[in-house]
Amino acid sequence: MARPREFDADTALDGAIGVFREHGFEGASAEMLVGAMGIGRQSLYDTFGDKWRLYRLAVRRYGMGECAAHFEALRSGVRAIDGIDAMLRRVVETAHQPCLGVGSICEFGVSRPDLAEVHTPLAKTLRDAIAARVRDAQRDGDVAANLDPEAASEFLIANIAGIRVAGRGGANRGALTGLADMALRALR
Amino acid sequence: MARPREFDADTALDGAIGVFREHGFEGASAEMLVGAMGIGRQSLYDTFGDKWRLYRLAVRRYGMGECAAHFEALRSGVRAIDGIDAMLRRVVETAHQPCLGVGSICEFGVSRPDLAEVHTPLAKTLRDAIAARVRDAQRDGDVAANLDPEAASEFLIANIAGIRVAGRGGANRGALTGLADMALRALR
DNA sequence: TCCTTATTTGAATGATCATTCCATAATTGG
DNA sequence: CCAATTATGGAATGATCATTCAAATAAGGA
Repeated sequence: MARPREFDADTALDGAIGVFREHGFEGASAEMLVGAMGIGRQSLYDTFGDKWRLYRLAVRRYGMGECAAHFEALRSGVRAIDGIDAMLRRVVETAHQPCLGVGSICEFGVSRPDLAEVHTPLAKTLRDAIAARVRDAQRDGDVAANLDPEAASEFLIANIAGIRVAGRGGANRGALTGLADMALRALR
Repeated sequence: MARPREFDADTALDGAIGVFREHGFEGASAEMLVGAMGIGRQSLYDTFGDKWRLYRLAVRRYGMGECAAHFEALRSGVRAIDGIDAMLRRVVETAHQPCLGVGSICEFGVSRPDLAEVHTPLAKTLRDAIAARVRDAQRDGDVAANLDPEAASEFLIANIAGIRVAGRGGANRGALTGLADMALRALR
């Protein structure tokens, strides 16, 4: 029939993610995006619409990837507490890179409904998954039984954000490890 | 000799702070700034130089105000732990407003030396003040003696950032209070 | 070969950007 | 009143912005 698509849309999206997490939405220019995505300018607009739509798609893809990584870490340990620990350790190890989730929350808050539509379901699935693992850890006796698993989950997510802000602010690995240690300590 | 200045530079700066904390540096236009600062465009450039210099001045003033508020809260309680508690409660109560400190870290990280020059001393004085109060609380027996006060201080600052990111993301008062409770719990 | 679609690039569009020039008015002290 | 300084706002500057148009090339299947 016709010429097939050459580039992979998700690969191009990964390039956009790299630009947006470093410079935010307002700080990213179409030129930067085209350069990092490895496609022509017109292909960008044909495939992804405008810059704002591209941003939302980037945030969604980034968020799904982050959630998948969190889930895998949560499942990794034999005991649930080890999975929670592994999740925080992974955050520490990647905290030198800016987080697009935290960045988009800081840049826009909940002021854009079509962006909140991207955030909300991701946040909910992550919160539920962590809460479930906290419950497992409570059954194992590794987390205090009197803790509300939902509150503990929100606390862990807030600490993930805190670790990432600290990393973005230049904190070294040791300091970030200390933050993860303290967060786990609150669960005991 | 000549006509005295009519507007107060710090008052005008407060207007700029309001714009920058809501929209960030890149998202703030000169028009928005002029409107919020209540001065003419030319006065803005005469008094504060360019937009980037104005931003750094705004971050510095905001940071000094926040530090002062933290210090006052820290001193407020009879026992040191009550001061730490009060500090976190104040953060919870103000977390519906975006934080310019967190915002500027997320937007620029440590990539701009002249912005880092603003952040670094503020972060250090805050960290030292909180660490000192943690030591007091350890003497009172309200904080575990085996904790490193510096690490505990960094943990509290990271949790302040986490609470503010959560608030920016739409979390309600109850959820934010839960975060503060959990953070304090880690000190026991 | 022809048709269709994909892709790229140059050029143009119109908006908005930060910033400066300039003319004017206002307010002080001498 | 004069001189000096501050403030304001319109107009212009030149850059950059996101986005679109248009033309050219490329790559498949029929």
